Amino acid sequence: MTTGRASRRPTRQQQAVADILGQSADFASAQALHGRLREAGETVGLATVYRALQAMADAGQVDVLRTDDGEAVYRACEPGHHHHLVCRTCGRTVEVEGPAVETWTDRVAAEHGFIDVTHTLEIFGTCADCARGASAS
Amino acid sequence: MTTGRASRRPTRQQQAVADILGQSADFASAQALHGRLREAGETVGLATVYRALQAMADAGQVDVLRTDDGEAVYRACEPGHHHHLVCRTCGRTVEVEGPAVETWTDRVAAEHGFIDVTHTLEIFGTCADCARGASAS
DNA sequence: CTCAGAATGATAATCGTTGTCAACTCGGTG
DNA sequence: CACCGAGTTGACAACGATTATCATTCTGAG
Repeated sequence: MTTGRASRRPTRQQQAVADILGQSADFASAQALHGRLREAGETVGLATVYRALQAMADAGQVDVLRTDDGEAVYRACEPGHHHHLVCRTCGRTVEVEGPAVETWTDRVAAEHGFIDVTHTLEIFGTCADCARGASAS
Repeated sequence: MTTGRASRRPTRQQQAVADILGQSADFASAQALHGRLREAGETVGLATVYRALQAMADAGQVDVLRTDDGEAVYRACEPGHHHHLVCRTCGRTVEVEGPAVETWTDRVAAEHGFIDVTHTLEIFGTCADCARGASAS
């Protein structure tokens, strides 16, 4: 059978989006990424940025989460399941793993008769630098 | 001393929103709640529903979370910190507690020097009823 | 080189949510 | 009880993020 690759035909624009994502260590919104691409001289339409991000999200190549005000933010992440520890001041992001959490969610879900279980877990806080230098000029 | 009550002046509309929330066992969007109020014969403006929900959310009287497509959904919940196990088919919601998870997130955050930590955790799955009857035409 | 189909991009459309502002209500006062 | 000031309401406009549309362009294969 055909390989599982649901990837679209490779194009310069998709490559550009993937590159910009790879350069950023933190989560960024689709519009922010689009803006950065324009600054970098890349000519990519906003709609294309959205499509590329969706495609990569579907393929599991990027993580997506929603800010409190409902905006979607994206980030290129290590493959595999993990969670994020995000500084709410500077946006710094740390990927964390928690086998215990995975086990716990599965067990709780099973206890209630749920199957085909997934979960989302994000941790927000203030990182050491921001806590210390919050008053920095 | 002035109580911490940031609550607004009590009105019929706010009561109506609180009531409708109390009757629903599952998460519902602001617009869905507004629709239900109209069906119930209550005359409440959509903007007022949003304001009432925000006020209750600020007061910690309701839980808010975002669906995958960014829509905010609300539910009247037990006070205190807890998480949700939601059936992605029928929407049934179970409140769950996980002291172990709380501990884990705090520890992980501390290890990375983060302070003032909060977290969000939601579990999605298919409940027993939906799993069984999923093949229904 | 040429073709078919997929991808792009500018724009319009959609949807949820928030802001605006005149009219209204509440609760207390004289 | 009538009145008052401030907080609320509600209809509608405004807004921002995302998605759909559709003619044009590009990719890879033959």
